[in-house]
Amino acid sequence: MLQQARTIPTRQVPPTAVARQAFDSPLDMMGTQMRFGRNAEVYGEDEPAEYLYKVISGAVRTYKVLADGRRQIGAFYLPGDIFGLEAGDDHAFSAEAVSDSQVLVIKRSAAMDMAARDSTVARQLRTVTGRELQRAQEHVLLLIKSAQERVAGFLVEMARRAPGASTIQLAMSRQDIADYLGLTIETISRTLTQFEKSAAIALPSARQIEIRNRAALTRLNS
Amino acid sequence: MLQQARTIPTRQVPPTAVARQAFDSPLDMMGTQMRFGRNAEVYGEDEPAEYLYKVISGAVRTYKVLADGRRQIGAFYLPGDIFGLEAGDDHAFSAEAVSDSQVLVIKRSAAMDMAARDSTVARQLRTVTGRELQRAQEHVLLLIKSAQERVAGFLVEMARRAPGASTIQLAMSRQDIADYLGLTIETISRTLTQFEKSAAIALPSARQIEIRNRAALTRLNS
DNA sequence: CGACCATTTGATATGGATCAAGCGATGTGG
DNA sequence: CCACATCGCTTGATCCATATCAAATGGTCG
Repeated sequence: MLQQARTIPTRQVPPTAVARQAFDSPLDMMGTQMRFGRNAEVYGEDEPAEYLYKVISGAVRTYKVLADGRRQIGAFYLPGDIFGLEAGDDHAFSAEAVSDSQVLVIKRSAAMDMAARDSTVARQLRTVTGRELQRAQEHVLLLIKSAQERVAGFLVEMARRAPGASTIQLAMSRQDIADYLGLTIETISRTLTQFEKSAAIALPSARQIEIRNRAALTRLNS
Repeated sequence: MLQQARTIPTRQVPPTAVARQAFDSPLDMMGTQMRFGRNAEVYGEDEPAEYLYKVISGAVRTYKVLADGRRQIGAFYLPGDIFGLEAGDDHAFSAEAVSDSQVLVIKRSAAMDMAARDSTVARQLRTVTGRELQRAQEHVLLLIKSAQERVAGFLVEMARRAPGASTIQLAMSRQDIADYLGLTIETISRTLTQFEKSAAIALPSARQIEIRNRAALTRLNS
């Protein structure tokens, strides 16, 4: 499952129509918008964490590849999410665009400077790290569960994070989901068809999932 | 009485000095020392996170119990470790003493106030949260691996965190380890005997594990 | 239309769970 | 000081959920 050759990210001067709703913090004013093609690398593991990133459109995954080639996805970031803020000086994971994405790139040092002066920004950065921690802890809880529970949990999480619509638009492949949940694509696929047969979801197409019985999914997600 | 078994005269220090070495931060001056008996609750999930805690002696586990009774241990905290610092206002996990433990209890609001005035303390608190995040991320990576790899990873982690000695003194039971690694006690036990047979470790007693071939364990921990 | 890739579906294998029993250390009451 | 209960751990036999191997199907783009 080799990644396709990395495309060179094209730096763009802030274009005309920017997703205005994404600019909701003083931090955002310091960012430069960049475009990353599908599977393009945003940063690599062990690179110095010089920037933070905010997804404007598209989706980004962070991941690690273990010695034997297994890939573990740490998280998916959707529009509005901030990522790349690390505990140490270097990135612990690599980051790639799941699909074509617009990303706001903010210099870390500048963000830190601003945080030192503006306690609102400082609080925001703490909140981001805190959410990241919560996310990782919930991920741990997911990974000890059965395949059904993991997939149900994933769907519920995606439904919660996606804009209101009852049909989830998945940016990521079955392989991405499998690598996030510690399962195989076959198990993901089988579990989804099973949910479909039990009428908990509908699958108009592979990347569209309609939640028909959220209670059933939440119950599974014990 | 646990530690009484092994006596290394040159390394022995009076109890007062042992306690003192844990007081290495301005934060510690604000703490009150408390004793928790084996299995005593330090705090419960969903309680307001009014305090932070620092282990002086003994060991503490944080955990969640899922709806169906499964217990997931989030982390073990050993002497010197700080825990109970949460992202939100409430504790996400419960905390219990694994064995009789001395714990320094520090008022959260006081710690925050001090952080606002002393940037060293602020940095220290950020570092603690950051380490917590790293730990959770590593925990995720552990949970997708095979039983052998998880157990090996656990042993290597414990060896790293424990004071120099080549023999690890485990404060926790097989059930604790199982609930940390998402395995059963039987699998923990079988895997340890397997490691013993392959001469990677020695098991003088159930709670003492001597690492005989760290390279072999690290290799497993791919 | 044809090639390619992602996804689904089917058949079989296997690692770890479960069920069950034995064992050794520790503590307790007689 | 011994007999016995208890508890944590180990070991054995069997089962089952998910992985693995394999092939068919479907969707997308030249």
